[in-house]
Amino acid sequence: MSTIKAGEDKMSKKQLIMDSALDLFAKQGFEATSVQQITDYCGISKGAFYLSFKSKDELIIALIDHFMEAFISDIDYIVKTTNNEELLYSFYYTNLQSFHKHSDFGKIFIKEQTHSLNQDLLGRIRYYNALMDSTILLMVERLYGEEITHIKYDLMYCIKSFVTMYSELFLFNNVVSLDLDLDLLAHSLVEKTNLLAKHTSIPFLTKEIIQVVSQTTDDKVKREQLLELLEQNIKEMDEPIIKESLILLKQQLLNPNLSPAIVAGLLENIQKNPHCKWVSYLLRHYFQI
Amino acid sequence: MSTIKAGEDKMSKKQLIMDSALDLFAKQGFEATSVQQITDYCGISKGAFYLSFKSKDELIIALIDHFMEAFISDIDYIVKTTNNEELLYSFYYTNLQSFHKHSDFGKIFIKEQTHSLNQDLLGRIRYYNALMDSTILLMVERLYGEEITHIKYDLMYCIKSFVTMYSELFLFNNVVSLDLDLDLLAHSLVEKTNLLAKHTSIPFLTKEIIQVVSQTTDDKVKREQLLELLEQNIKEMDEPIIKESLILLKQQLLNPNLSPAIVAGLLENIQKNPHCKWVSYLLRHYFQI
DNA sequence: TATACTAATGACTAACCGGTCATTTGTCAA
DNA sequence: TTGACAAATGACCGGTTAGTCATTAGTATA
Repeated sequence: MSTIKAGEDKMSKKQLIMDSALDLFAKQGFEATSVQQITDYCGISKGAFYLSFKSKDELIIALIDHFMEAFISDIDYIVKTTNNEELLYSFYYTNLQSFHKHSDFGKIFIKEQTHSLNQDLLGRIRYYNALMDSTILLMVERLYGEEITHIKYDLMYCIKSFVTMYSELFLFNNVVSLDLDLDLLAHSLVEKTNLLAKHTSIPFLTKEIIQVVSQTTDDKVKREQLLELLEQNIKEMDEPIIKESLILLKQQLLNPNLSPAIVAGLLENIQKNPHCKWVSYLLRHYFQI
Repeated sequence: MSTIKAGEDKMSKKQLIMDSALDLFAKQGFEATSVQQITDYCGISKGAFYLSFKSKDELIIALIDHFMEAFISDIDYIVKTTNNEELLYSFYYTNLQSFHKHSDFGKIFIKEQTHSLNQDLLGRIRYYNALMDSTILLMVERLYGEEITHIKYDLMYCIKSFVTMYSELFLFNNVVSLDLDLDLLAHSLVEKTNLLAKHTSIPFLTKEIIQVVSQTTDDKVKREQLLELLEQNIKEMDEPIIKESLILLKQQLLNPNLSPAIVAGLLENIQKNPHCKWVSYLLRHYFQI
């Protein structure tokens, strides 16, 4: 089957380009890295690059999507499934671990956050940030309940600050040389967060301010988009159990008749597969779980 | 005096360029702004630009120096002169106020922090960051004394995080539209900081990590450089009292025979003048006050 | 007015950029 | 071996950049 093989080749070439670009963007920044540099780096021609990506912008958006989808669905899954005693620690540890493991991407994401001029890309970054915000907010509400309602936005922002700033610490200063103890760091951030949650009395951030910042990109996941994504995942999936789970979830989307427990179980099944994390996250949101 | 007038003209032209560049860099970023754009913006020719600055890089370094010198000497003065009850509030309020007032510069500084490739510029930014770190550390030690020694680096980093993240909030999202209450924000950050200082028990940051990060740019201010800077300030100063204070301080540098109280008073005199803040800061450090 | 000198100009250079496309190379089935 | 088709190439295009420099404009003195 030449078409499939061609498809595979193209896929791996796309991956090759993305890997090289990740390296170079992290070192030099997106704008400072030329397409020529990328193609030299992975030993292909400039023309070949444009067979895989329509533009340089499409490449970085693909990178952002690739990592943020995995990142956010992981964190969201943790927030929604971990018991309260371990939740905060798991949240911090996973976050720090992700940034540490994918430090090249972390550098790119943080850099483009403040620097990018590309409106498409900026919108995408804001979108993922907003998703992360709402996940953290959900966690805060679960952890501390009603009595911290008046300071929940400040708490959310402090949590975000902690993750961002301590990540920057080891992203932009090769603290990698010192072996850093992420377990200890997570514990110390848990302590700080609990302190702030229990004793803070002066709120600053209001719903209004957060709304201005988050821009409320009202993005109800459209059923059609979800179906399309499911279809694609089904096509590319080899493992039979996960494939069947995906098919059943697709049917549930078209004609809801499965019990909540079954749907939850099917989502559990697919969550484990790296290629299904994102669709799992979107389905959780669609089914309001 | 044609030479002096020429000098003045050049100065004001330099200032004109810096003002225009500040605007454009904040909006578009340093690399995305061309020299042509800057010169068009302030109605001069491209050649004229290179009469004032040797390169585009020299321009942004001049901007960073200009603002960071004022910024750091202000904060350092506050930390060294304010009584403990008001200190933390003053620190936060002044910091936030500075970022708010000079939001254009704030944007540039934060952007270049993570993005810049220019090694000179990056070194300069790290240098000012290290100065700020040591000032915050001094404040922490003054405020909370010996008993927080084990967590002082974490506390310093949290304070820095608070300032940075809450400043970014109103720098990059035009929260200016909502009238933001910096007094309230400062109070809320004071509360958070005190909470962390009094109850944190798990340290993460160690002296070693901070040293790696700060790169310990061992920058004993050289007496000759200080004399040169003093000389320059004396030449440009009009106000007689400040001018005399500068002259006396210069003599003290060459031949120390004034009492500490007199030196302190002279430093008070010059601190008030915007053009002497930096030399005042450097002298305080040189005299170990 | 003539002279001398500095300030200011903008056309120009050399380099680099993202993106295109006519051409070549490689790989199949017939 | 041939023919057909897709994959890959890199010279090339139009555009932008930082920085230069021969030339001109402006001004103060003699």
